[in-house]
Amino acid sequence: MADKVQRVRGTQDLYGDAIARFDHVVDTFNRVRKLYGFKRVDVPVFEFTTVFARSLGETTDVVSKEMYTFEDRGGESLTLRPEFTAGICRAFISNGWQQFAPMKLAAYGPLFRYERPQKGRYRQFHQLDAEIIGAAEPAADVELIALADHLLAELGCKDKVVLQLNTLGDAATRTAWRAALVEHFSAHADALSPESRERLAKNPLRILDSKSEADRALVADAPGIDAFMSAEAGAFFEAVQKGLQAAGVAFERAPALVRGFDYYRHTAFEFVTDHLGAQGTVIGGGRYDGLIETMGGPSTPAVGWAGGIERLAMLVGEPKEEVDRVYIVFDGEAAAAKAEALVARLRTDLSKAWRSASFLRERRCEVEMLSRGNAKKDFERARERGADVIYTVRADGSPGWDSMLLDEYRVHDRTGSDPHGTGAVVGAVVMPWIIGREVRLPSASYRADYHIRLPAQA
RNA sequence: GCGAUCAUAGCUCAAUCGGUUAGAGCGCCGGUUUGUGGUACCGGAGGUUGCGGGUUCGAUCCCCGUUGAUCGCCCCA
Repeated sequence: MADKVQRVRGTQDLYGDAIARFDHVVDTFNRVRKLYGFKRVDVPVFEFTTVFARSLGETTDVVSKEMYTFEDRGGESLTLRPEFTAGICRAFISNGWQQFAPMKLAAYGPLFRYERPQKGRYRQFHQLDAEIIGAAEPAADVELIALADHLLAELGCKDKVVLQLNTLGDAATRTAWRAALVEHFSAHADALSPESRERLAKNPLRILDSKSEADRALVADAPGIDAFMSAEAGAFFEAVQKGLQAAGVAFERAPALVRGFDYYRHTAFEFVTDHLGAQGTVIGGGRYDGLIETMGGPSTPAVGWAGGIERLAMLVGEPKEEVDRVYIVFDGEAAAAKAEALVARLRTDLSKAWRSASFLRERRCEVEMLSRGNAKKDFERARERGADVIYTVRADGSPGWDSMLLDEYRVHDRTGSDPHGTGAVVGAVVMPWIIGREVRLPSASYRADYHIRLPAQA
């Protein structure tokens, strides 16, 4: 078994379209979080086990059976991070970051949970993470949620997702409500589904969003949180809702929404979708005012959320490619050196053009050379790989690359007068930048604004 | 941790009721034709049918086990 050449269960090898979508999500996150002033933070992939065990709650599933925990050679118990918040809070405490509070932080990277894999669920998965640490006011919750909402809008998947919002009240509210729920469900324990009987002991709030038919009726007349809500907690939640309305963030109240980790207080929210099978939550988070103090730090209020990159990537579909591809095909040894020189020249010219021409910034251009020896095959390959323009370099006998003959093919240009349609020769070019002529940069659209003047050779 | 379905070439899939040498497309390699066409032709390599055991004259096919994948429960992003 040890010599099996195979992936560990629940991990992924990302390539091509899959990684393109992944990157698109991360790039969009980075772009949007800057708009809100969230600074990047990066924390270790593993921590002392206690960092997660104490913060998440000993009885949560993640801690009790899903952590990748191991002993290092020094005998320390370490754990691969199953979430971001605990590690970031630990960093906050370790480095005395309270001097910078309030902090708006953004992170992303791999997380690890030993779970049975299924659609949108992996053992090594990736999250985006946003936290506001050291801000007690409801405006922080609003800003944080607005960031998530904005991200989803930029990713173009807002129509597939709804924001569910709830409050868990402050510590006193939550404790009283929880006690009432335990009392209510205990009285009807025999009518409860087996899963919910489990939950009664471990996490009674969870019974509220049970999918079991048997539990529905009991859940329906379970006590609601509002009866236990303290005046402060009620006002806080009210302010959050008002703020979201003002910010134009649509949401719906979800009284049964309860988050998995013990540290949540007040605001709890999830962006959910029905496009992902059993994994409905795309972004989830809430306020965790007591956590940092519990972990041994200064009393510090905080809110945060995490979003599953894989799940978001599955929602966004194909990111449109803004790539122009130039392929250089050549025939024979004599043309090889010329082709090399042409590739190098095009790449440097393009990188200069990129810096100065702002209208090009949104696009990319790739220049590649094909040299498999069979010009015919190379030509076909270039087309298959999505070439927009193909130059063939002719071996004309002259030694200098600055006098080489090129045939230019524009793969997508159907409007040309060429009788053969696209893919045929559009024009033979003799090092146009030498004589100062304008050369069109390859572009799928061929608008005039993509014409640039390549600098003459020095 | 529990349940269901599945596993055949690099990829996507065939293979009759359990029956002869397990096929096709794509991809890969080589070649032909054309200084180059949105789609040509010829040939080649590539298989322990996931793995192990059983039933049978004979197993890709039936049974058991195992590993993995997918989907669901649980939980979560």
